[in-house]
Amino acid sequence: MNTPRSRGAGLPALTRPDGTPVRVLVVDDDPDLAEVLSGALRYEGWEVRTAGDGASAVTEARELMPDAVVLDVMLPDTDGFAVLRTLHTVHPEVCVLFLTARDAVEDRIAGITAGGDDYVTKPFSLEEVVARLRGLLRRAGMARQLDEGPRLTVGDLVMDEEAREVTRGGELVELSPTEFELLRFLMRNPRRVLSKAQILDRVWSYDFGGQAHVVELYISYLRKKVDAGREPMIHTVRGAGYLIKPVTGR
Amino acid sequence: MNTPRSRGAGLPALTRPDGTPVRVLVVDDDPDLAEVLSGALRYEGWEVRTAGDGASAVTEARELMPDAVVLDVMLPDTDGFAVLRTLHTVHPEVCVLFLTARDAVEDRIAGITAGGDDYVTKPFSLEEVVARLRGLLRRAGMARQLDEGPRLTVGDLVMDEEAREVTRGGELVELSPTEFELLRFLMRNPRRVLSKAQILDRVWSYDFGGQAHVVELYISYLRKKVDAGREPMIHTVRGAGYLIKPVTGR
DNA sequence: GCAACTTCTGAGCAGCCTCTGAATGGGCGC
DNA sequence: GCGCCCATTCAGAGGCTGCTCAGAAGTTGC
Repeated sequence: MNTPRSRGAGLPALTRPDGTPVRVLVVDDDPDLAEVLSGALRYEGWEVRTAGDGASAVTEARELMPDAVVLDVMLPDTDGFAVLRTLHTVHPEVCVLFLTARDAVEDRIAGITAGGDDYVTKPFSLEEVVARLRGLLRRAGMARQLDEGPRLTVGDLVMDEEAREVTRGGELVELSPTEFELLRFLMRNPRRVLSKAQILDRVWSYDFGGQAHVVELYISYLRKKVDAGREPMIHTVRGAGYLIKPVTGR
Repeated sequence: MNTPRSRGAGLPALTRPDGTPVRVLVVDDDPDLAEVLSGALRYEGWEVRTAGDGASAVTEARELMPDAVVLDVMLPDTDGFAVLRTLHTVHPEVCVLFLTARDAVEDRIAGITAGGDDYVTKPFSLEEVVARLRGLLRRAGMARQLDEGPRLTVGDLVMDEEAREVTRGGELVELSPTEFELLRFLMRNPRRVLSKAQILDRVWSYDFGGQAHVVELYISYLRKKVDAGREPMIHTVRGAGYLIKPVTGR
């Protein structure tokens, strides 16, 4: 057991082809945000370092040789695109996930992402960042995970993350974006109670100021679509949270 | 027998990978609370130090290199989040359990717990703090305990802490939150008499002003659900307290 | 610029959980 | 065997949690 930190979630960790943990560099000038992000990525079992500006990002990248970089477009010294160019000359294999404000230059981003990279607009949810990063790494051939791929299965409930498609017992279940992310989080942690606070932290954007009440509401939406008329898979644990498990499961 | 203090509980201690005791730093400006907490953690067989403010917390952490930190969000000099960031830069592997007032939760805790970290709202029970801390350490790869994981077993009674599920002889036993915590405390100390005062101190919140009578009441609830119609596992020791043991036991 | 959808707030309701008080039962010392 | 005290159980009040509905505001796509 030489992994620095075993994975919290139920699924096996996504690791590099040689079995060592995925290495990620987080570049953002907001230390709080960088902290939260690196926490979430470490929780995935990945090795994480952070940088607060473009210059130290390049330095760190040279040393760490990361598999992926989470890169804020707006940096105090340069912009993310310049950093990207430098990174690619140093280490052409690296994947990049851009963080950008919603109304920022979408077209330039679009041009960049043609090369296999991806982006997420602020404010984002951690679930989204992690999922995108997993997608990038998987596509980059980093898919030495023990589970079979971009498909999540709990009982007869199946989620295809890439196609954003969910079926239960073969029947298509149509979900809104938030419903989808909530279900993904539940399905990535089957048979484990998740508190409303945990769900809120993970599925809702980090700047969401609302109450845990929304979680109850969305659980109720999910139940109507996922459990509708069937044996329920989503269970309430009073005073603790929610969990999902296969119907046959015990 | 070179452990600094022999363990109170019946289970083998959760130790570090090299066999030395887990090291925990407790940071709270209320000395009484810090004392109670560190007592409970020492009872687990862990090495504990305390700090009363952010500055000394950082100093202590540098010296002790703790595996986990129990950290009050409200500190006299800074808030816990600033301390967290400093801690993580000094010692990225450290787990943090936040202590926070109930109504302060929503605003700023959000996001922080996204990683491996967790929090507990005041007023809490010691059993809850210890359980959360054990969960954190286990997930952080500190799981060099002799028992197999997040499953507690006494005879045919099995408790899955992650799923918050209890079965007896394979049959599901549904418990309320307090019942669950009481049973967990009993099961973590099998074949050992626990006094009502001990139980009260451990399972109920530290600000509970009520009488020991509630313990009797909840034992009676538990018996109805756990022992119902079966050979009893929960026993009364008149004048001393209660204990749980396997039916075949002895 | 309109329509459909999505997200979130607030309020009401139902059921559960917790604790108090009191009555009953049972063990142990004397 | 008697009485006392400890333990058990019942019944019920009150508070709290979680679920649902309805509607407002914002967003997206056409």
